Amino acid sequence: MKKFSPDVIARRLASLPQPSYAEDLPVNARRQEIMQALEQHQVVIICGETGSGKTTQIPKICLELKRGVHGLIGHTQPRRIAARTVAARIAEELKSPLGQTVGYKIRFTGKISSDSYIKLMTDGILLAETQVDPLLQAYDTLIIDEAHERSLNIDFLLGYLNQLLPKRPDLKLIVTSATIDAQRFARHFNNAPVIEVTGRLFPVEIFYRPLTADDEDEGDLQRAIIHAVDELIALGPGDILVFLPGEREIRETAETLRKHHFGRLWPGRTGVEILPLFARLSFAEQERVFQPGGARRIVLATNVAETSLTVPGIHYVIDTGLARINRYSYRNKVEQLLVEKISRASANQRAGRCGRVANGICIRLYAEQDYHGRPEYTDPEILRSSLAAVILRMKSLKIGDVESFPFLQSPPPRMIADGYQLLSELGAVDENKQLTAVGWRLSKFPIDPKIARMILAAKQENCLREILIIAAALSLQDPRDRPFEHQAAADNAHRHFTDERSDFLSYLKLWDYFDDLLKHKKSTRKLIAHCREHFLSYRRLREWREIHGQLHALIGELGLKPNEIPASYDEIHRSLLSGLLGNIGFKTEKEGEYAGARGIKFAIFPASVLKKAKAKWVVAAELVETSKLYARCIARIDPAWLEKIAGNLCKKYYSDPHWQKKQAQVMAYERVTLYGLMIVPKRLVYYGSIDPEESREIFIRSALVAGDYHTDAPFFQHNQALIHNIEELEHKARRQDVLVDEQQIFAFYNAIIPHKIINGAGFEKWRKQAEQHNPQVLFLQREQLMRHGAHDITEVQFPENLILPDGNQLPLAYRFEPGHVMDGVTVRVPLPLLNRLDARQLDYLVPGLIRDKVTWYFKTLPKQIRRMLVPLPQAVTEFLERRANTGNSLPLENSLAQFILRKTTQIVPPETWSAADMPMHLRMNIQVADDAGEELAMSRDLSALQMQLGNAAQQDFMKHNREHEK
DNA sequence: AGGGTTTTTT
Repeated sequence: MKKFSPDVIARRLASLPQPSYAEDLPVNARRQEIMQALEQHQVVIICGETGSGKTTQIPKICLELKRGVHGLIGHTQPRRIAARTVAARIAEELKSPLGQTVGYKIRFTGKISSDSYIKLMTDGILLAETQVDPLLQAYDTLIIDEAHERSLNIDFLLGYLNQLLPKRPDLKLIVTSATIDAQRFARHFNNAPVIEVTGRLFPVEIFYRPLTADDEDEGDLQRAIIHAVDELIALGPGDILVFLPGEREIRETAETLRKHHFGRLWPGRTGVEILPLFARLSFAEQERVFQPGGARRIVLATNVAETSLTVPGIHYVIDTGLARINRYSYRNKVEQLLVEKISRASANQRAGRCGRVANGICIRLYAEQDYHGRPEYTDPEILRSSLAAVILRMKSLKIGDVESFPFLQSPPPRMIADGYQLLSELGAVDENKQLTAVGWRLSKFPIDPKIARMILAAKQENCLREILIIAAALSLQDPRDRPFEHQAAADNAHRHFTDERSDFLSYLKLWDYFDDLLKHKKSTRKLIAHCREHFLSYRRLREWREIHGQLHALIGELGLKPNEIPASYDEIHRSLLSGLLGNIGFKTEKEGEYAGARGIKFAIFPASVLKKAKAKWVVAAELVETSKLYARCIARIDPAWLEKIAGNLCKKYYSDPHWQKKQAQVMAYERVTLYGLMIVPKRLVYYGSIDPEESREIFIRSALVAGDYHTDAPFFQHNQALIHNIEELEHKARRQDVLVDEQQIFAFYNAIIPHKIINGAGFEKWRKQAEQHNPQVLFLQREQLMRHGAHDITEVQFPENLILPDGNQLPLAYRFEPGHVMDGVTVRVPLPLLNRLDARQLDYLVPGLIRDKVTWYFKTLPKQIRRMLVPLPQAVTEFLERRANTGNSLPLENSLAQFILRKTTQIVPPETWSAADMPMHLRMNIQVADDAGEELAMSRDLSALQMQLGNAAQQDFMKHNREHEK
């Protein structure tokens, strides 16, 4: 921004307006003092109650000091309407058409010329101008009005100006404030002088009428209001303003009052008019408050009437002492809108509302003690807000750290940290808290960064047209009206715009509807009437289009164009999610409850189309805690979208890493969560890239050590055969200490195979190279695998085959696994040969096991016989030797009985030994197989098998013979 | 089965 050139300054000086003053305004009594202070100080604080005339007179005083020549006198107001009306008033007092000497600028509109000296604007506009004019060179004087309201904009501006003033010694600053919190502002600006201006308020008498302490419920409040109204009506005529926390209380009170009989107390009048007043009310309904009729009026208002709107002609105030206050909970990342006790400053402001026309009376529905126990001031907005937007703006203005920024009151570090966290989740700042490319672009948008983020995402998803409409809608109050006398009718009218999947899409339908209305409109009057009939706010619809137009222009500057092909549901909602990831929810078991980010639980707002839909996954435009934590403006989403959109915000957990032979890779199950919500429960993934070290170990253990691997590599066949061979020995010997443990085999491979090998493919590649140098590099040696020699395990002791008397050989299998059906020795016999088996031969098992078997027989003898055989091992040897020498065609038990009789003269009764008591592995297991090698039956009882399968065996045997004959 | 204040922005 360029300063004025010398000739322009000269011209401005020459035509400087000469203000005149209405001397009855209190502020003008202090004119000289103010002028003197302004000449001597860079900053002056002026405080005075409403009615002092400071807002309109101070700019004129500045003109008299020849301010406004080198730059404009910038004068800010918290609200747009105020900026415009104040501009009009000052213009009138200076006898200049609006836009000439005095101009104004608010969002979307303004009226100002190069000849203007005074510029009224909202504080938001001045703040926005810092982006293009960081030194605010356009101004030589600034008036920050209503600073006591302590909005986010005001606090930010005052911090910014604190930094700016040393760089602009020529700039004068006036801060005005209503209440006596002036000292805080003075301290903030290096002990600037404070000039107090008396207000022109009439005295207000305060009565305290606390609710009865034993029963502080809703009904009690209603009763108290009625009593207060009765009390005031009895005092004399005059309108009453009742401050209530919200719309619901207003409605209840309105009903209570309508049912109440005022007539007796107040005869001869036309009655009582009850007027609700809150910001969401339609324009027409609000208008009623400003057009007094004949009846006595009771206005039931929220906080709008405390600062934003001045209800005329109020003589009495009833103050419930309550308000809904917006607070951001950084812990849950949601806004709270809970009913709180108002501060003393707020209570005084409310009381002051009845001292504007005459002496007033204010009844407080709480105790005086309660009043004195309350905090002096309402917490400024900056201590109650999410700081993401503030931080983003500060970063884009490059004005240093948030932590050291000269705020009037600095937000606590955890709130600042939370702001950074949200920005980081939006991708606006990096790990060094510096703005990213995305952050820079977000800062260009005059909307919430979350909403701006959707617009950036919409470019990728090709749905800018739709998202611009939705983003604009989310940046203002819902254009749909729902007056409480006509709720059902309004809902009915709005049903026309619903989409059963998503509340966001209603905005698109409503947009098209209004667009159509505009195209076919006959007159604005008719259009407004049509909107009212259909429960739509014409003003908000227009505002919507204005914001949309602004966003549209902005994306044009960024070189983006809206899509011409309509976007899909998925594209639109994926874009929305980019800004709203923290607002996702998953339906819980509990009726109507959703689990949200970071363990929060929320309910769907009743007006949503998804209220009853039981959608599994949803996203909400906002989460606000009122009577419950409610999600408003909801859509169904597909959780499969989330992972890609959330990127690094997702947390991944792995379980059960395992070898997969077919792919020759280690795989694991992946679980993905976002803010603690499980978005992918169980997914099979390649584990090699996730934990290469563990994967390598699993590969070696499973594929190479355990042999679960498919390869024709000679080393593998060799090593497997070797291990198998030694395992066989263990089965035969019925002991497990022959093969070295797996850890040693693992250690062997681990030492040879390079670190980077983590799967089959990598291994084979390496192996082929390694084997060129040494073909046997991976060969295990027998000695490496055996813990001891196992010399007693010979072919004679544990033969591979059972040789039948006719020369047939039947394979034997050994197993050491007590309890297993095949524990011990198993002979495998083809069905045709089953009848050839002789129990007497099977009794003797194999040489390596017969000693154990005979020992068992001896040990289970009755005591008096057993005693005579001691020492048993010697007796066993003797029996086995004798049998080997003589041969024996008797069954084993008979042979034993004979041996015992001879040796001890004792007769062993036939029932002494029961096969059922014998350890299984001491009886030969017989497995019968059919032609195809499939098992037909298995048992240790030969006679039972032969009984069961004997006939079949016989036939099979005959058939075989016949076939041989052919 | 059930409802929320207010304001502002290149």
